[in-house]
Formats: sequence, structure tokens, C-alpha cells
Amino acid sequence: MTVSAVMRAPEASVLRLSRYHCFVGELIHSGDTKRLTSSRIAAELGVSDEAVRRDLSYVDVEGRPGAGYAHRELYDALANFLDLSAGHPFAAVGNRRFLEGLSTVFPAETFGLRAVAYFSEDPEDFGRSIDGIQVRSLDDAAEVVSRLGVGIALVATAPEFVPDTLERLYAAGVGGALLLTPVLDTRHPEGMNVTFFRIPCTLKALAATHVDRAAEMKPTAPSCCCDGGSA
Amino acid sequence: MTVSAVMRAPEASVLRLSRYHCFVGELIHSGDTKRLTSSRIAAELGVSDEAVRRDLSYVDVEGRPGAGYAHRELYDALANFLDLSAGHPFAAVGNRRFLEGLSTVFPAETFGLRAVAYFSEDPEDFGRSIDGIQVRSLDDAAEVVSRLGVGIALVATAPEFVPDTLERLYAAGVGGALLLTPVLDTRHPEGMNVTFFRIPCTLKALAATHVDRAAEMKPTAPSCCCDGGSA
DNA sequence: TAGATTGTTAATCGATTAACAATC
DNA sequence: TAGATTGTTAATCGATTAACAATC
Repeated sequence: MTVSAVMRAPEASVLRLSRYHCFVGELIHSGDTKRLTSSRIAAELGVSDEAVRRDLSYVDVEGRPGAGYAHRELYDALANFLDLSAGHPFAAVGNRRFLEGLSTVFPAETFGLRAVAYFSEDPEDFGRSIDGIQVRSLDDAAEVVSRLGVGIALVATAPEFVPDTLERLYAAGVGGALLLTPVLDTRHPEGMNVTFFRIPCTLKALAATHVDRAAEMKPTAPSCCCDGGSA
Repeated sequence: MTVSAVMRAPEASVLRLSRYHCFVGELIHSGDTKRLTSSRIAAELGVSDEAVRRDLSYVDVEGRPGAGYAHRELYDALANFLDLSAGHPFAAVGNRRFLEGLSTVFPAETFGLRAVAYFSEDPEDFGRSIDGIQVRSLDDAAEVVSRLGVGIALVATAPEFVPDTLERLYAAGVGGALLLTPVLDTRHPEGMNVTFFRIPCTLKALAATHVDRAAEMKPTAPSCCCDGGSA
């Protein structure tokens, strides 16, 4: 990155950069020593190598022409850019069963993250623990969040609890939330960064595209999903 | 839609159209009779009204200038465009706990979808039921999927089972999958439409943006998240 | 050096926004 | 009719791809 040409990285780049962070973390973890070049990252992750270099230009790291990037250096630079610590803490909100099941679907440590607080909207869940972490009421959010220094949360409550949950998390100091509960209405605390992920909408979109009605119109274009149908 | 100007709807439009489908479905369900205009949809869903009209131009429906769209007509046209039936069936794959918890996070019927088959990779789960549906082995996928006419699936297995799961689903006739398990590698059966959703990457991206380092560079631009920070 | 790969500029592509005539 | 809203065209914006000089 040249010092003068500081510019905002597009959302899409930030998302890809976070994938590179996961990927390089995995390489380091597995003791990989092969050359780490933009085209290797690109091939592995299904993006173009120009995109990788363009994305990395937002990050304070330098590659070596002819050689590529140093694993650790790149990892640290990405972590720094993304404001991530080692085993970056996050909170999760949802019913106990879901939270329990989640940890096998998404083994946080593998990705350099760490669940440090669980909240539920169901009083029956309070006090029970998941992986040694007590499930608590959102009433405790402010205390827990500030004590553990949590800035981001995964939210998967029932739909009716979403607005309240987001407000309480934000009030407690959580600045960013990934919302897995589908809600149509996007209102949320001003200043809070919320990523809305809508399972039903994504499923519906899949129903639409898997028999692509428009396929007959673009016979020359490459097939829709071969180069990574990511969202 | 004019008949001659058939063109492929962009991915982003399809995703928004599926949100309109959810939204209009909810309006119908709640007996709403207020005018249904592009600007109303736009305001409610946090998109621009031009985008709504542009999106709807891909769909075989006509609005009435000065009046807007007929609820039912629009709903049916959207369902038709998206290839959706009423209570569109989908399968879900994951551990039992997660699947159980999922149904409160994502009440499918509310969104015009219906879980008709559950699969687990854990033999302990086989035979137990969730909401009256037996959890089965993926060995039964072909039979179940073809019998129930399932075309799409929600996949949330542990990471190591993902490639096998996708292959078996595809072999069983499932053409589209939403993958909630984070995987870096995007390889999947050719011809299968897979949407990769990566919880850890999205969380990391949130860590990056909630203290937006680049904010100081674009003082004139509107704040990043006020008009719907959707992904 | 020769080969490989970076970082960046220019060209392309696609999607969003603005604007407005058509029309209920 | 007058007011409101559609459908679409043109203008803008942003992101991706291509290309290549710089450089290890």
C-alpha cells in the first residue's frame, strides 16, 4: 500500500480480505511452506488473481515480485486491517439448542474467532452452559460485553426478539452484528453495523436460479456457478 | 415486462425479488389493503424505489400508474418468476440440535417455505423427529428427495462433511444449496448452484467496518449503515 | 540474468440512480 | 381532470478485468 493513496476498501473487498485471513490462518496452522502468491490464493478461493492483488493493495503489506507474500506477515497485516486480534471474541444470541448445534457447524477457533458470551431470550436457558460458557440473559449484556471486550455478535433469536436484541446489544457496546434471523424490515440502531442474512430469501433465489430461465438468452456466457457462486 | 426485452435479471435483483416475495406474502397474510407501490416496498425494505421498479421489470407483472400493484397478482408473479410453489419445499442437513433450534430462528412457513426433509451426518440422530419429520441418513437422500420433489437444501453440517454432503444431495437431485457451514474452498459439484455463506468472514468484516478506518477519507459520503447494511 | 509475480493504470463491464414521458 | 405512480431511457457510479512496467 502506498501511503498517499489511502482509499476506502469496497465492501466486497473487505469480505474477500476476511476470507484471505481465514485461508492464510489455515495455511499457517497446517505448517504450509509453499509459495503464497496472489494466483494461489485466487485459485484456492475461486476469485481472480487480479482481484486478490487489488484487494491486498488496501492492506498495509508488500509482496515480493516473483515470490509472493510471506505467510505470517500477510496474516498479521490482514488481521491488522480487519481489526482482529488472535482468537477474536464475539458474542452469540439465540436459543440454547441452536447455539449448541452452531459450534459444530462453525468451529470458531478454526477460523481465528472465539465465542466468549452466549445470550438467550429463553429464561429456561439461563445458567446452563455451552462449552463451559454460561448462557445468560440479555439483561447482563452490558456487564458481560464490557468486561470481555466484545465488539461483534452473531444474532439468531426468534424474529420477534430481533429489534429488542439489537438495541440491547448496541446499548451494551456491541457495534456490529450478523443477523441470521430473517427479518424483512431493516431498521436497527443508528450507528450499529448490521449484516442482514436472510435464509429464506437466499433459498428462494436458489430456487429461481437452479433452473435458470434466462439461460437461453446468454449462450456465450460461462455457466453461472462454476467460478464460485458465493454471496 | 415487455415481451421482447427478455434479459437476465442480475443476481442482486433476484435476491431482492425474493425479499419482495416474502414481504408481499406477509402483507397478504396480515390482510393489508393499503396501496402497494414501488416506493412503499422500497421504504419498508430499505432499498430505492427505482431499484424496485427496475427489479420488477424482469417479472411478468404490470403495475398501474398512479395506483401501484395488486397484492395477489404481484405475489403470484414473483412466485412464478422465482419458480416457487406455495409452501415451497426444502431439505435441511445438519446435526439435530442445530436443526431443532433453526426452526425457531427461521420459521419457514412464515416465509412461504416448508421444511420437508431433515438429514444428519450423526447416526445417533437417525429416526428421531423434529416437528414430525424424521431425521434420516443421507443414504436415503435420493429416495426422499425424489419422492418429495425437493430442489433446494439448507446445508449446515460440520465442515469435514461438506463436500460429501453436497455431492450426495446433487446426486439425489437437489440442484441448489445454501451452505451455512463455512468452507474456504468453493469446489462443488459442477452444475449445482451453491451459495456460500461464511459466518466467520462476515463477522470479521464487521469487526473491520464498525470502526471504519477509512471514514476520515470520505466526509461527504453518507454514513455507512443507515440505509440498510445488507449483504 | 531469466522467470515469475507484484502493484497500478487504463479499459470494460455491470449495476444503481436520476429523470421523465406515458398513463391510470 | 389533477395527482400519483409506472416503466424505461440516459447518466452516473463503482467494481472487475485486462494489461504491463517495475522489480525481486
